[in-house]
Amino acid sequence: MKNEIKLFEDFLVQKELKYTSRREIILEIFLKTERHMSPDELYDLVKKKDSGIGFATVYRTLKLIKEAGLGREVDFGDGKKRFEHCFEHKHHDHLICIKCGKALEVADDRIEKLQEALVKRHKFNPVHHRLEIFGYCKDCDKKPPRQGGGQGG
Amino acid sequence: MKNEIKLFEDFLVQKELKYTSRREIILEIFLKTERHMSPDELYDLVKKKDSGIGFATVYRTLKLIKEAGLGREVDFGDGKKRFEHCFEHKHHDHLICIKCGKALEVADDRIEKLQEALVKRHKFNPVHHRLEIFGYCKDCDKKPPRQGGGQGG
DNA sequence: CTGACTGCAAACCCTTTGCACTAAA
DNA sequence: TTTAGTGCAAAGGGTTTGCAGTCAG
Repeated sequence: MKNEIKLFEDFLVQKELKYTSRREIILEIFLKTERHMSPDELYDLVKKKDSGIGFATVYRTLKLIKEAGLGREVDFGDGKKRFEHCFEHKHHDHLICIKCGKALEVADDRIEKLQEALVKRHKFNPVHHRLEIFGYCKDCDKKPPRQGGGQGG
Repeated sequence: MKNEIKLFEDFLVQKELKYTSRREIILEIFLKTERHMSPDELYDLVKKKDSGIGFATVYRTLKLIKEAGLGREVDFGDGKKRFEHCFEHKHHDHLICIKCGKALEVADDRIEKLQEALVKRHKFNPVHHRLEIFGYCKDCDKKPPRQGGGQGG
């Protein structure tokens, strides 16, 4: 993790920005938390270490972290931004439980390969992609909510 | 399309709701427009037919359309809701151009199959999923913006 | 008639921004 | 000292909701 922190510092220096203690706290907590966090969740965690930090700083720092390539934005369809760090994580897809909200990270090389072929067929130049599968995780699947037998697809 | 309109009417009747002319106008325009529309785009189109329709009605009707299974929500990461209709459309993925914003619909059975296997391996019970690939479409790829050679991964 | 539908505008939620003060370099 | 960083609160942008009038059944 030291590595990532150094990387962030270099990133800031290069952009003639400053490496402050608040940015460090936010980055550290962001990196060490293995969860897909919304800004307010990160804010709550960060407040425990430095109660003076404001919401705006969390947002602004998250933006910098993203620019530095240490985090990426994910979207779980709940109307908020969510972020995951790229520290010790390669590209992966998500299985998102619509009951408990947890997101499992999964990877499948064969799917990636087929995606590459797919974009090639369409002469599309990909920059990034995301695959998200929504449903019930194995814990929640034991008792899925049933109302009218609703069936999606 | 007549079929879908009938389906919507039945859906409303079954829920003891009313089939109104405004709902009909909104549904018709939604179905006949082959684009991924945000509520405000649909609102603009709908206003041309019935200038008295309000924003709220568009939102509320879109929600009903979704419930009726005639539309689904998609997310192109631009901070707004977007909808596509399910009329004469099977499941598909999206290639979204980050320059011009157009979304190409694509389908690949082998990817779908691998996804099924993937969730099975994780004992995950899928309800729906989405695959979105962001990048440059073949028209925009001729002159992609280059700044610092940014590389996502 | 009854109860759902509607437009309007205000409320909401999350995110961003302007300002005056603070802290890196 | 110089310039960026910061908290606060207000502003923004998109979406939802409460209300009183309207309309379908």
